[in-house]
Amino acid sequence: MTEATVLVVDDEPQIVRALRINLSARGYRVVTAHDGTAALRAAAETKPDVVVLDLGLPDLDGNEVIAGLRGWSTVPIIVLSARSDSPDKVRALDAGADDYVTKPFGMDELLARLRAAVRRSSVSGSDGTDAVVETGDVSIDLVAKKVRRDGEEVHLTKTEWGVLELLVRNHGRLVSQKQLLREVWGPTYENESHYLRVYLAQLRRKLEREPSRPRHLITEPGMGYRFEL
Amino acid sequence: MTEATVLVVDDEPQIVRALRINLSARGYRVVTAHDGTAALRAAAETKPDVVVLDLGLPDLDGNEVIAGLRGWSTVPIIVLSARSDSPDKVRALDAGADDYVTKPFGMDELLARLRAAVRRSSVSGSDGTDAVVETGDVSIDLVAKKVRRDGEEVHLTKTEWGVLELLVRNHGRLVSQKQLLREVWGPTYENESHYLRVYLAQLRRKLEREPSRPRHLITEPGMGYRFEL
DNA sequence: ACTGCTCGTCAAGGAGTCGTTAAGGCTTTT
DNA sequence: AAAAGCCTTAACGACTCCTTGACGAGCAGT
Repeated sequence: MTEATVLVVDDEPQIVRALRINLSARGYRVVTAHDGTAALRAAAETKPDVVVLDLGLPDLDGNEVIAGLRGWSTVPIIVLSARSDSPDKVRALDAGADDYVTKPFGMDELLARLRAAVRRSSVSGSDGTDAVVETGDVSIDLVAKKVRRDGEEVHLTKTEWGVLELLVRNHGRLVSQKQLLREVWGPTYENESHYLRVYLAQLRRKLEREPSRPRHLITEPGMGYRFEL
Repeated sequence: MTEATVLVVDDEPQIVRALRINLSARGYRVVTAHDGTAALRAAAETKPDVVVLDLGLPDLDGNEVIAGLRGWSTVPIIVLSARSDSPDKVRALDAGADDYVTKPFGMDELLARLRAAVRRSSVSGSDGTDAVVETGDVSIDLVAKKVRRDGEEVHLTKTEWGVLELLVRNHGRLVSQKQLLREVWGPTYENESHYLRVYLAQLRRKLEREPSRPRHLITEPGMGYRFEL
């Protein structure tokens, strides 16, 4: 991240001025707007990395501005407000705001929250979970809940599928016995590790070429199991 | 997102209880920890979607817990604290926290901030690859529980992994023998320092280029061990 | 140089965990 | 009502890994 752009939306000039000074001193590029419509326009034009938004705007309600932004952008929004009421905070946060700071605020705190917001959004991520997982000889469709081995469809029972699904959704990762038992059988079965042995054996018999020397459904003794592609 | 998991870290039972009740009533899965070390372990095991963390913990400073989590995870962290000082907030947020709520807090507000945090992370969230600790020749994936040396996967046993994990989570810092024994083997093994010699030797044989002249798994005579990057 | 301590290394035994199979009994389907 | 399918449970052999003891090296103090 080179230089983050902050869009400041407030109708009180002295607040805008204070923020502009402090933010540019910290190396942020600062864009300002005095009302809601101008804010939405400015956001579309400048694509800010974070928005600081006062709720008390002359033309639009603050939550409308949030909704207007959220319609097309996931930019972090930090709400400023004179009102510290809980209902107000809840509404703003549920409308899509990321943080809520009550006026009067400490500049240090606002800057820290700003840093936190920018840091978060700069961690980009693509969706890692694919609908269908392939391993060369086995294919698992997580949505249709169908499993094929060498092209032929394999029938799995509910429990078998529960185990396999959890392992495949975490393929490559180790899944602890406790987690498997908790998620598939329920919290009261956390110690019934015997079930896992039975069901892993069944899954291996159905999916592995050599069930006695599994390539996908791997046991990590004492810890859990993992699905390898 | 089907059912979000929340890790609640607080040493005050009534707060943990209140949160557990309110959160599970809203359909969250709730996992709790009453101190920092338990929190770090629980986070590794259950991979929560969001962490609610009290700063006043008995064993570790809250910011250390944040740092310990941020070493390998990008899970949203909401900090709870009795102190409303600005410096405290700034420190926590800069350490990697995502939000800061002052006690006493309104449950509505906390829930709203929680929703905001989960919403955010489910958008930018899991990119499939985990945070990995790298040293040039060794790479350690703390989530998948996988270790590679020069690209080749190395198999570790449960106990070997327990020792390595604790050292890597505190990389750069000295970990005392007692702490290692307590966390990996249990409180009654605090004086069985022999185990450490055996297991450190095994780990070095598996991970170090020259096991007799280790570069990562360093012995601090009379005190403990340290993992150097 | 000798003694006492801590650390590193190796190997063997034994405890605990895992894989496998099959049968009983419950639920659901036909 | 019968049949099929599935979960649970038990038993046993096989295997992995934890534990344990013995021995040598390095180091500090006497």
